[in-house]
Amino acid sequence: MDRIDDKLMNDISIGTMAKINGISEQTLRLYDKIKLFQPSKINPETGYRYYNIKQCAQLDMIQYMKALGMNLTQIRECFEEKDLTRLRQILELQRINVEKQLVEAQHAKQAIERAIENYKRYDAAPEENTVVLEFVKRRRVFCFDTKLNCYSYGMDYYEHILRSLKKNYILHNLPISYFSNVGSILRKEYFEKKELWATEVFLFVEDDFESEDGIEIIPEGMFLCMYCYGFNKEEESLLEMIDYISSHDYEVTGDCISEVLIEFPTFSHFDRNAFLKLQIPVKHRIKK
Amino acid sequence: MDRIDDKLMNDISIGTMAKINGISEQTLRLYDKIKLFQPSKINPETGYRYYNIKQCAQLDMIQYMKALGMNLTQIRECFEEKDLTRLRQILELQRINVEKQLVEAQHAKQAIERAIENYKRYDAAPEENTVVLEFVKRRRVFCFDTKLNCYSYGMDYYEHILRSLKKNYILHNLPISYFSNVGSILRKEYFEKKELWATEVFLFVEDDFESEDGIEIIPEGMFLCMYCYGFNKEEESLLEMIDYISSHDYEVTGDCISEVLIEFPTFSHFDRNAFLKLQIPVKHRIKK
DNA sequence: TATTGACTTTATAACAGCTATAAGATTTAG
DNA sequence: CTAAATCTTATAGCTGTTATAAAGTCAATA
Repeated sequence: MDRIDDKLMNDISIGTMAKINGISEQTLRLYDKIKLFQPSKINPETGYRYYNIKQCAQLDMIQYMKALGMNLTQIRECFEEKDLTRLRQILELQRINVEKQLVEAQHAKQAIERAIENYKRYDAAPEENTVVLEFVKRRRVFCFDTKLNCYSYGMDYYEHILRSLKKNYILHNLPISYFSNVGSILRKEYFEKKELWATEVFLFVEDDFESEDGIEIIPEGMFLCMYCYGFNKEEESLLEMIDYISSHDYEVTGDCISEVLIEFPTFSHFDRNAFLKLQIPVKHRIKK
Repeated sequence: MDRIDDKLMNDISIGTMAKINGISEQTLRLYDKIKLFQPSKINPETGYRYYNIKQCAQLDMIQYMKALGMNLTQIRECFEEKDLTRLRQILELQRINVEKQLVEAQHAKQAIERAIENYKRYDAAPEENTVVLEFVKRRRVFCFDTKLNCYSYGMDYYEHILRSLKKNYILHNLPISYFSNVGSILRKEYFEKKELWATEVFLFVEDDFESEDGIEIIPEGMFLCMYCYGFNKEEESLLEMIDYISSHDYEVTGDCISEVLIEFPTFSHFDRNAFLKLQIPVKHRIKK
């Protein structure tokens, strides 16, 4: 109790004021300097700042307004206004801002979890050049036709294809984090003819992403999959899979997709290096 | 097509590189300076930076890692490491960070919506000194006994009570935004004896807030309410309500609470000024 | 060839909201 | 009276850009 009585004496020093409000002394000095919150008196000889216990109300208000996402200038504006209109205006603006931040945070969370998930898949992946049959759930992709064939002209061309995709998703306000998990579609009609012709690239998107065009569903089902390290092995692996399918009596039921599970940042500064998953939806050919 | 062929020439200038990657030139210069991402060659005479199309892979990676919430130093660290361990470490750290940010964003959103809601209630509030009967839904509060009576010693004492509450909620890691919507409890036994004795203050908390102690539920039901402007009128209003209750044949069914709907930041720099809602749960006394 | 105009270079400062440091003055406790 | 704690100002640092200015370079046209 005596501590309270002790503190009840007005003229609170900056250190005490800082302590009882959970704020640093430097911050109080800063607030003084920018005229946001100033001590009730200053000893003119020593320059020492002294606060009054009643000023805590304003400091609470500042901290509260900060928590609503307002910046110090906005807060000062509110104090300078003589009524609540400015505060209420800013609150409405903040509502929109905070909503946006929330969505961003959700995207970041999804992206991180997807990344961690993919690294686990990488750890657990079967050996290269083995074909495995996997059940894969329904996926949703945002598709974009670059009109350029991924499988020609080499990596430089592929870079430019990716640049188109990037420009396109920036247009669509897609969060950049989607960009890690790209892929390309090799349509059934070309794949069956052993023609490596794919002009469409895509990003996996969550169910809550909406767009007027470009959204496509990859239905769930059994996929023949092959994991491969690096784009340079992709064509070779695809041709192997074509052989595998015909020699094992499978029938292709849809488009073949090539998914980038992971891009490696470190291994090479001058080339894209990735861990890919080639996927072909199949069913067993019925024996006659 | 010819634009692509044109760009395919290597030696991409900084402006072009910036454009095709949706980044500013200044940022590219900064990345060069901090050795995060450097041009593939520099003309030693003019100092002009030239990039290679293949470097886009690394820039994509940087933007992706930024989107995961990593800072530039962490990103550089990942590139310097020769394997993926550091990246995966940071991903795990980021998962926790982003989760925290998400929760914060949710709190901020709730707080803003609560604030806007309260201002609307303020607009629509009945006149001062009128008693109205309202149905109020179940609420959840985080309670804290300050051992000091709110209704004695005046506002300075009340400030110190609030300081204890603030210290306490900082201990409990409550988001500061809850602090706007505080209240005090005047227990039924004292209220009925017309004794203004309240030592407990509280914050309204959402259902997802957990704590070992101090959580209390205010059940839904009919409340006699009175709105009042400023703490100085609180006691007077409470006494009026006591009279009202006995003269209108009501029976008090629980604790009386005094809720701060809004604190006004602007009106006075040296006093807490608020819009209060006094609430007493009641039922009609059964006539014998 | 000269002259545009677009592009590049560097250096420097600003932003926001603190945090950290140093060198010196003042207060308080023992 | 001394030592420790607390206070003062001034300055710089943090992060990730963005903006500015003054000067040099490049490519295309007149």
